[in-house]
Amino acid sequence: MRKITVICGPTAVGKTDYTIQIASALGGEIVNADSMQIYKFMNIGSAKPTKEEREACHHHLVDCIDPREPFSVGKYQRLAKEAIEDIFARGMHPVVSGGTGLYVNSIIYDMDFSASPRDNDIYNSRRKELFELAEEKGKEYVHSILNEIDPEAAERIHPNNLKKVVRAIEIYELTGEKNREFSEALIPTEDYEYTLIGLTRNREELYERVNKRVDILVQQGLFGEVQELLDMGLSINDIAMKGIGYKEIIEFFNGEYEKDEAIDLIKKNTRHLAKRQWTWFRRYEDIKWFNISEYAKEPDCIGEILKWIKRE
RNA sequence: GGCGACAUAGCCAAGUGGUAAGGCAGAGGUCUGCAAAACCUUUACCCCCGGUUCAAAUCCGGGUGUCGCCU
Repeated sequence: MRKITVICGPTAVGKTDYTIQIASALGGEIVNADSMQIYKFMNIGSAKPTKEEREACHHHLVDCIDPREPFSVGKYQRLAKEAIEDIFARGMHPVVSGGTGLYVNSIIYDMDFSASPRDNDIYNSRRKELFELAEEKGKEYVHSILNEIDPEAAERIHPNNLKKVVRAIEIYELTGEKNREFSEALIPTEDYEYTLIGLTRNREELYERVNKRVDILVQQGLFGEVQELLDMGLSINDIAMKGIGYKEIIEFFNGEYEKDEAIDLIKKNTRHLAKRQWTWFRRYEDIKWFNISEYAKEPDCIGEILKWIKRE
């Protein structure tokens, strides 16, 4: 049976380091499941693995998408599955690692994005129209449109969640299908078997690590990196630039607040992110958690994780 | 020492007689084509004591504390 290992956990928990050690011990290669590290040029802010780290163990899907190009979960899923097949083909063990829950879902569950509308002109203009409509007549109004065509989806999606409301309308208008409730039908993929590992730490400790890491990113030149990205023509409107550490600095450049305030905001937003990631990963019933804070030494924890992966 | 102002949640803060807005932080949650996104839920013996009143965070007196000014 083909097996993969999936390692997830909140930001700054130490995934990069642990994953490399685990993958190395298993004769594995790493497939990234982090929505920001996948982009090119965003090296500091996304806390990408260093060159040395990437040499220590082969990483797939890191530093490979131009942030100026549109990207999506659908594309991610295709690329990740290709990478996993490629690793299997060479007789290695795929180790998926990252903090983006939706991306992890796309790997472990049988999620089909192919039926969804693709980017095209009609689609984009309709989307723009719906957002403008919300601007003029309010979010409630757009929600009422959804309520006409797909009452079930309307009931499930909060009117303030414009992005989701628009998406549901699009799906109906372009495919004639209703927006299904997917969460009730998350079926594990049959492409391979997976072992789900959750890495965590005590909350206080994680928050300290977050704060410390943000200071380090700033020292490494995060502000300069953001400036370079802006010089490349990226703006706050690009999704990649809405990443934590990027949007706050852009706002600082725009004079919205002081440098220290921007840094504190980055810390705060990163803590919020970690919290949301916990919430997401806690839902996995088949996840095996390892609390790094409970181990005296790193090798102890890694030993336990390897024992678990190899259990039979 | 005297005079004055203020005292509401972890923080900021509205409320000046009818049973405590809001924001931030914190906590919990949602999630199928932008996900580091987008969104939802939730948190109060109103500094203390006494008084007036059917009713007080709101009015009165006294305490305590903070700040400002004066000597």
